[in-house]
Amino acid sequence: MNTRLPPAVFLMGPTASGKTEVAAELLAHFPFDIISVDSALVYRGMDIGTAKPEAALLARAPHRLLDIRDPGEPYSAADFREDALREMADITGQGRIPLLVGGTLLYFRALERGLSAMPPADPAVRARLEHEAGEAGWAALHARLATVDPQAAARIHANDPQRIQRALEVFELTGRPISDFHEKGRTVALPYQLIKLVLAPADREVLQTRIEARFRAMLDAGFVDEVRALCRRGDLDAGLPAMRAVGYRQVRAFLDGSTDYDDMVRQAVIATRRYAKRQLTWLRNETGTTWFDTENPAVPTEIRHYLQRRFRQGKIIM
RNA sequence: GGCCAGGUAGCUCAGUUGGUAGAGCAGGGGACUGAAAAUCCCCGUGUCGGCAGUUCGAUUCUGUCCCUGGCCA
Repeated sequence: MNTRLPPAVFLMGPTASGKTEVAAELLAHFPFDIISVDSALVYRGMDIGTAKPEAALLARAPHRLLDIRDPGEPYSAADFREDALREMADITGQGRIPLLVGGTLLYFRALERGLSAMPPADPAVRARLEHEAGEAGWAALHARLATVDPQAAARIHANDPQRIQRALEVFELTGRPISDFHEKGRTVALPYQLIKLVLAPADREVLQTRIEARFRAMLDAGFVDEVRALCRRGDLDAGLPAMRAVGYRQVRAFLDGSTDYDDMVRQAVIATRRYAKRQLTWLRNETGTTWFDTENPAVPTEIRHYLQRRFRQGKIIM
C-alpha cells in the first residue's frame, strides 16, 4: 500500500443490501464524507423509487452527487468520474476521507480504472443511427460495424443495439474504430489508496425477499404518484435513462394502462431482482474486495474494526 | 357419497398412436469503456401423484388408492 496516496473507501453492494444505513453509521467513527455512486440518485424528483436516503438521514449523513441532474438530462459514467474525482479532491483537501457508497458498479469501475479518451455521446449522431436502424435493422448496422471495426463487431453481439450504436458513434465522430481507443488503454489510475468493501446478503433468497418488501414499501410511500408527477411534465421521453430506471418503467406502463397493478408489482420486483443479479456478477469479479453479510447484525461493528485495522496498517493518521 | 375433469420442471401448461419428455414464465451463470437501475449472451432430468397389473419395455394402456377443482346429492 502506497502510504503517500490519500485513502478512499468504496462501499459497494447490490440494491436493497443496506449500504446507506451502514455508511451513516460509519460516519460516527471515521472522518468520512459520503459520495453517492448511483446512476439514478443523481436525478431530482426521483426519490421514492430510487430509495434515495430520507431527509433526516441526509441531515446526519450528507451525500454528494445526489439531485444533480434533471430527469430530462442524461448522466453518464464519464460525468460521474469527473464529478467524483472533484468531490474526492475536495474531501481529501479538508483532511477527510471519501466514502463512496453505491451500487452502480460501472461507475466504480470507471472511477478506479478510468475510461478511454473517447468523445461523449452525440444526440444527433445517435438519433440518426436510431433512424437508420429503424429502416435497415440493427443487423445491418452491425454488418457495417464489421467493415469499419471487425474487432469491435466480433466482440459486440448483433442483438446488442446499444453497443453497436456507441461503436458506430465513436467511429463517425473520430474516424477511428472504438477498439482503437480501447487498446490505447484507460485514463490514469485513481490516485488513492483504496479499501473496497462489499455489503451483500450471503443468501440470495434474503435479498429477493428484501427487494419485494422494499418495493411494496415504496408503493405505500406514494411511488405511483411520484411517477405520475414526472409523467405529467410531458417532456420526459420513455427512452431517457432516468425513465428506464427499474420501477419507474413498470409504473409508467401501469399508468399507460398497458399492465394492471398486480402485474406491475410483479414485473417491477422481477426487474429489481435481475438488476441485483447483474450487480452481483460485477461484484464477484471485483478484485481486492472484502465481503460482509448484510444479515449479520454485527456487520457495522465488524466493518468498523476492519477499517481501523486497515488504517493502522496503512499508517493513516486521522 | 355419485358423476365429470385434472394431477408432467419452482409456476402455467404441451406432449409421448407404449421405447423414460419440452415450451413460456420464474430462476441461475456470464459479458460489460460517455444510456449501466441500461443493453446483451448462455443454461431445461423432472420418482411425468402412489402402488399393483398387462408388456421385452408403462409417464403413456388397465385396476386401485390418494389429492385438487367442478357439477349432482
